[in-house]
Amino acid sequence: MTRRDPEGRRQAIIDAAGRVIAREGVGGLTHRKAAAEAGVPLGATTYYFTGLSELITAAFEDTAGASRELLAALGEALAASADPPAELARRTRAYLAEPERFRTANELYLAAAHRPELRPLARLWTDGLTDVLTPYAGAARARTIAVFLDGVLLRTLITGTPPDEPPLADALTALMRR
Amino acid sequence: MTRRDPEGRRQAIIDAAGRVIAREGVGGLTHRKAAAEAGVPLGATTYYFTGLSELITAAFEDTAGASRELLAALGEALAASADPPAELARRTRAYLAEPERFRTANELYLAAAHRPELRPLARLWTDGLTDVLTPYAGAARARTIAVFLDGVLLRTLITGTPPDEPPLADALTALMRR
DNA sequence: TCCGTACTAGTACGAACGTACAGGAATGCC
DNA sequence: GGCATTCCTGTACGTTCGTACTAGTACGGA
Repeated sequence: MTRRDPEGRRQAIIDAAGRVIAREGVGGLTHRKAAAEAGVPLGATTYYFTGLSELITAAFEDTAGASRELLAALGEALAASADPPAELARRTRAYLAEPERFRTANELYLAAAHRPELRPLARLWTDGLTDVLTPYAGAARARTIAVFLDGVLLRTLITGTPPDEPPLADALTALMRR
Repeated sequence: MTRRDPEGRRQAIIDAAGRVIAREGVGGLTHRKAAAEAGVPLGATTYYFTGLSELITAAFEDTAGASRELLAALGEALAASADPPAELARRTRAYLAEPERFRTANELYLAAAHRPELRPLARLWTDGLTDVLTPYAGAARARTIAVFLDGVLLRTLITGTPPDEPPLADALTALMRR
């Protein structure tokens, strides 16, 4: 690690930014905090990222990979399940019950409300989720369910408590029924 | 207005804070911006509000009154309507189509995700909406619909576009059916 | 081996911030 | 009229921030 490793350094800064965002929110991210968290001098963060919003965008892009995997796993699980709404409810709850693991992605998604430059990235999640749900509910209802899950996310962030599974399954069943 | 009017001055600062929040978000609110917007010296904002979070809380409390009126109007409209889900969809869309009018309340509601001290105030809206919906959907489904409407709000803030009414009415009808 | 390029690190600057405070002005009470 | 209280205002302090910049260091191709 003593060798020069620009790529690894850049990634280390992005990872550090993600941890800071998880801890203090997007608004709490600064060049200095990211640098301290990554264990690099302040100059390094401004060298690799022209402005702060570029670092935020990079952190968001970094979560997109994890989101894609999550959606792929969800798609497979739904296909294999005899009761897709219940399976979706189960996985949604599991997702939201691990705040520390997905907090970065959630914070960034929420931040898109204030930062138009993050909107295209937010759409990646939004549209991906809709696509996964379409086979089970049709395109229109799939969009609706994705909106509903946005609400579940927001409510979880506001109350600090993940949703109960039964009402979740009930709602998803109602929305998936054609 | 040349007379001394502490009460009015305090209220003027709160109103100014609301406008700043609507324009730049809760994170963009500072003592100085609120003072400039209200046309009072910086010292005035620190005289009436010990800390910044106290000013934010006051601004949020100020929107609670408007929210109560909105919920009361919604309750009456639903009671008088032959098609409550459609009526709810219509009013939800109308609400979200006026971003400048409700932006302050929405920003503050969203900010509760990061500021635990705002959570009790957020619950006022959440619980009030659930109560209004309970007669038409039962307690459990009313909670679910309130969560769904949170999602509609978040999605509107992220995309910058209010929802279409037909899919909204479709979703609400499905969720209200017992 | 040399040299241009890419990287590193520390520092500096101006701006904005929260907050405190000291002193002046108006008000209400006796 | 005198006085305590409340209200008002301007300024100052210390902190943190984004960003820029300079000088130095490792690397990789000629």
